[in-house]
Parts: sequence; structure tokens; C-alpha cells
Amino acid sequence: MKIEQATIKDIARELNVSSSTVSRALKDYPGISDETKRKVKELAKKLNYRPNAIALSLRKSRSFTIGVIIPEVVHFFFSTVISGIEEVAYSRGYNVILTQTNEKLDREQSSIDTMLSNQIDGFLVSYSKETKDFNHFSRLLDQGYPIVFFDRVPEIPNAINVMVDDYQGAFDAVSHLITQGYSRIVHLAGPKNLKISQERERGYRDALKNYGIAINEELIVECPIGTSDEGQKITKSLLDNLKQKPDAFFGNNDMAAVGAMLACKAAGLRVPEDVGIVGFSNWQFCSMIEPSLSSVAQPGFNMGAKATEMLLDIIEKKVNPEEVKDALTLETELLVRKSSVRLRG
Amino acid sequence: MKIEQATIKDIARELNVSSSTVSRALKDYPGISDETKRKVKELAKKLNYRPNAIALSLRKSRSFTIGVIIPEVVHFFFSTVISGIEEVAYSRGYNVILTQTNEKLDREQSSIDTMLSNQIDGFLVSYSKETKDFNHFSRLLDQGYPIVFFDRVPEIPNAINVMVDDYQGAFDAVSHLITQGYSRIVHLAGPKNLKISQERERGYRDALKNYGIAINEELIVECPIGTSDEGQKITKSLLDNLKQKPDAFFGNNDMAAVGAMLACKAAGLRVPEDVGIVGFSNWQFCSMIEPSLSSVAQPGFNMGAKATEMLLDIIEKKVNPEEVKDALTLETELLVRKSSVRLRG
DNA sequence: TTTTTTATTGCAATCGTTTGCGTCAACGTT
DNA sequence: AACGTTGACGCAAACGATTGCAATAAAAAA
Repeated sequence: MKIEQATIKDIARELNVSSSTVSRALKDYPGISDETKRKVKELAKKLNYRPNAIALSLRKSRSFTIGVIIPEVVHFFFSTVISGIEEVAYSRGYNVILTQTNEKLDREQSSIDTMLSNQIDGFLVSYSKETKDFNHFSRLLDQGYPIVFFDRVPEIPNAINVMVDDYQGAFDAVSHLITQGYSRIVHLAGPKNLKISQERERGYRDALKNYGIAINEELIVECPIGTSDEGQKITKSLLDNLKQKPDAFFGNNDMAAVGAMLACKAAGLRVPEDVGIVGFSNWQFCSMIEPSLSSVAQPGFNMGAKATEMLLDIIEKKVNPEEVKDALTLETELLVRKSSVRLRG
Repeated sequence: MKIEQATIKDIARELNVSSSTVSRALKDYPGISDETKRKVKELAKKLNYRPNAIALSLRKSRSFTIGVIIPEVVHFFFSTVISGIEEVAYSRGYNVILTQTNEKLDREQSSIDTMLSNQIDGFLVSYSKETKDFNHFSRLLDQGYPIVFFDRVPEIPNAINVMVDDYQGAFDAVSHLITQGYSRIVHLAGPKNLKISQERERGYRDALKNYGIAINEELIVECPIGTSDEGQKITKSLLDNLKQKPDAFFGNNDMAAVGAMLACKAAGLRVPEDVGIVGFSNWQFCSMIEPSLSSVAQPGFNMGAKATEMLLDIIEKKVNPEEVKDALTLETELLVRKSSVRLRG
């Protein structure tokens, strides 16, 4: 049988005082004699008293819990973000309740509902690929619920967004490929409705423009799923069908880039001599494959940490959400490895 | 300003009935007139009423929340486990609150404390590498708290454990290497205090014995950290120092195995012709590297799902913890890829 | 018409904690 | 001796929902 936790009432009864006294004694409120405080604390320790956070939540209409909504846990980038969130939340005394949407809108909706029921103090969200309409978030914002979006951020009024500089990251990656002498650069793009995909594509285009290279729309291919299989198939079909063979691939993510690498190898092309490849996200495996994959590192941990700091600051009213800059952009870092270097520095 | 949620009282006041009536009407209790039910439900919908789960928790001493304690989120295997946990918990109407210990015992302790404060209904835990003593868990079990351990499971009375058959997985992997003609097989072992490490080592030893190969203790090396860097360094020093060069590596995990692969390549050895390599866990990158890495697949999602099913069954008293088998072992699957095949099938 | 039944609803306690306000005795001041 | 202070504590309401036990009125039975 489950042994119930000792409560303030138990302590009060045992000591023949009122619960108010016990409560105040435990918190070192003035107006309680040292003698009483001593006795209360002693008994509390002996009974292994633990305040009931649920009762506290009810009283204060605060739960010291934040809700995290992400597309998928099994995703290196998101798992690093979670790690950052967890660290900050823990150190500031908050709990994290987590749900993954599996990229489904209805899961997103219902997760929000149960979190609201659970009186969470704020949301941290990266929305699903299915989400094209943001009314469910706007409504929450209007009602004054603190929300901080990260990575996948919506363009709606009053939203507070933490993201990486996808544009710059892509721009850097493609510029790097160009300076390495690659010029017919394929972009394995992401889903068009995600702002991050748009930004990365924009960075790709601008880098080409910047070096005076004409943009060939045939070289921009959407990879909606984002697996290495998909990248492999798409790359193969490009290699088979394009008259002008491409000589480099910039992947919207690392999985697609690896797919491209495998397809190139299978086609007898050497990486990086014949084909240069750069990915995005810097998954752990980038440095473990042969040749090692250059990639744009996103500061996942940092993003989670920053987003959480910001959310908690808003919750604790340390900052006014109206006054906070509506977007915080974190720097990416291009990690140049073997897959994209054919000139000696 | 945050707009407060409508409560039962709000509905009651508006309709000039008591809160009891509203409560019963909402739940279709008998003894409430259809007319009243209609009006209550209508207004509830209009006010966007959402039951306050906190109040409910307080009343019922149940929170419909389970606590998950894991070493690290950023770990492919654990993230798949989380995914499985999340799925089952969600579908059965439970919330998941998550903490990572970062392999620290004190984090483990304090996570348990805050979870207890939050009246969670049960624990799902995979303990930290620092944990050598299980009193904090035994105490909880004695008090009747439902706990299900997964992957890293303790050997304490009454514990309910879900694990993979590490022994068999290791046995299969090493047997496979032997039948491929490798015989001087190194085992890059895990931390000695983890049962999973012990089991994998036992599988390694028994496989060798089974084929009549003498066990050379020099070939069993502990890799306490478990990164690819560590694996690489250790492998290099083995290659440099052993008189009898090893011809295969069985890694306690994939990272160590990849490290071994890189070190071998760096030493001019060919994989799999000169050296065979098998890892453990089947991380995503296994199929993306060259040569692709053979590995023992652990059913992470399934493990998370099973453990959660079991925990919720206990919580909901669908099963009696005394009667449940104290251990559930899931099958592993050896995925043979290029890194360990030098004989044609 | 009186009594019994039935349908519908309200009261109040409960879960554990906090907190504004009141109480009461002991003490100090003039 | 009468008064004001002060120190130490208790009462009771509140947070939101549930639920056993009345309570009330209307309908049915006698």
C-alpha cells in the first residue's frame, strides 16, 4: 500500500498547534517563537515532510511547470534543444512537461489543451509541419499566456521567437562551396511552409547572386520528408537526368546531405574531388563518416536554454513581453570538414 | 493580462445553480434534468470551460502524470525510448514530466524529490552512471510508489525491470564475428557498474568459449565515457601496443565502435577485410557511414512503450505489482552490414 | 386528502497550503 | 491602576472540483 506523505496538518496535530503556525514556522516567518520553529522543523524532517506542490499550485494558480511542444524527440537537433530547456528549467526550479506532435496538427492542438488544463505557466513550442494556421497560438497569446517559439517560428503579432540565423548559415555554406570552386550547386530544400526552409533557400540564392552565378531552378529540389533515403533517391534522379551534371550539394539538413553523398559514391563520383557536399544541423554522425561531412552547426542546446530563460523571465515578470525584442537570432557556425574541401587552404 | 479560465463556479453563478449541479451536469450524472444539463453544457462550451487538472489532482491524490528520469536526452537510444513513452502515455491520457540527470547522482536524487512533491503517479527510470547504491529507489518501492526501470536496471527486490537481452545481443554479435573468421576480438566494454555492461561482456565471453577460443583479458578494455573519441584513442593504443594484433572489435556501443573504425582506418587497416567491427544500439548513423556499421539493434521505442504500459497498468491497478514478472526482456536484433562481413554468404 | 415516492438540486466537507485578520496574555509605561 | 505594546498564535477563507447526505417540491399512490 502506498504510504501517504506527511502533511502540514499531521505536523500540526502532533505538536498541538495550528497548520498556520506550522506553515509559518517552516518558512521562517516572523511572529513564531524560535522554540516552536525548532520543534516544527525537527518533526518535519523526521516525518520526511515534503510540501505538496499540487496544493501550492492550486493556491497560487501557478504550477512551476512549463510545457514543451516539439515535432519529434528522436531528432538530434531537437534533443539538444530539450537538453538546453531541461537544464535551465531545472536550475530555476521548474518542471518540464513534454509532448511530441509527430508533426500532426491535431496532436499539437490536444497537447495544448491538456497543458492548459494542467495550469502550466508557459509554453515552449516548435510547431508541426502540418501547421499552416496559427490561430490556436494567437488566441493563447491574446489571453496572455506566455509562449516562446523556437526554431520553427510563426509570423504572427506578439510572438516571441528564438531561432538560428538560417539565412546566414545557408549563405555561408554556399559561399564556402563556391570559393572551393564548385558552381553547379544543388539545393536539397526543406518543406516550403516552414520559415526555416525559406530562409535557407534565400541564403542559397543570395550567395549565388553574390558571386554572380545564375540561379538554375532545376537545381532547387524540395525534400519534404528529410530522410537520407529521400535524399539519396532525389540525388540519383538528378544525376541521371540533368544534362549539366551538378558538382555540389547543399542539404537543408544533414540526412539529405548524407543521402546525396551515398548516391554520389554509388554513381562513382568522388567526394570532395568531384562533388562537394555541405549539410545543415551538424548531427553527431557528421564527423564520423567518410569523408566527414561539412555542416552548419545550429546551437541547439543554447537555443533551448535561451528560449527557456526568456520564457521564465516573462513568466516571472522580470521582463515585459511587450518590451522584449520579438525575435532573438542565434549565430550558426559553418564547420568545414572533408566533404567540401578540394583546395588546400 | 492573463485572462483567467472559467471555472465551475463561474458557470454556476451565471446559471443560478450550485457548483455541484454544474459538476454533475457536465459529467452526465443521473439526477440532473436534461434542461439543466443542456444549459450547463452550452455555457461551458461558450466560456471555453476546461477542468482544472490541478484541483482534480488535489482532490483525487492523483496527477495523471508520470515522471521520467533518464541520464541524457541527447542519446539516440534514449530519445527513441522517450518517444515510446510519450506515445503510450499520451494515448492513455497521462502527462510526462521529464528530467535528465546528466549521469549525476545528486540530480537523480533531487529530480525524485521534486517529482514526489508534484504527486506524480509513478516513475520510469534509467539510473545514472554514478548510481551505485539503490536505497533511494528501494525506499520508494517500499512506500508503494510504482517504479518501472528500463535499460539500466538495478538488482533490488521488487523492482520491475524492462530491458533488452544484452547478453544474447552480445553473444550474437561476437558469434557472427567468429563465423566470419575473426578470432582476436577486442571488446570495448562499458562502465563496470552498469548491469548492461556486465551482460554484454558476459555475452562476449560466452560466445568465445562456445567456439573454443581462449579469452585474453588484454582484449577487454573498459570505455567508461563511451564517446567515439575515447574509442579511437583506446583502439589506437591497442593497435600500437599489443604484440598479437587484434582483428575485430565489438563495441559496447556504436560510438566506441565508430571510434575503433576510424582508428583502424587511420592505421591503414581495411574494414572489413583486415578488421571486423560490430557496434551496439544501432544508431541512425550506422547505415550512413562507409563501410556501414553492423550493430545490435535495441528496440528503444518498444522498450519505452512496454515500460509505460506496465507502469500505467500498475498505477491503474490493472495488475498487481507482486504478481507481475519482475523482469521483461526484449529481443535484440543483430543487423549485419558491411563492417563485419568478409565471407560471402 | 394524506402519505409515499421520485426527480432535481443544494449544502458542506474534503484535498494541502497560504495568509489577512483577530485574539489573548504578558509586559512596559505613565 | 489603567492603558498601550508586543509577541505568539489560531480562525477561517480561499484555490477548483467532487460527492455523500440532506432538502425541497412535485408527482404518484393510498
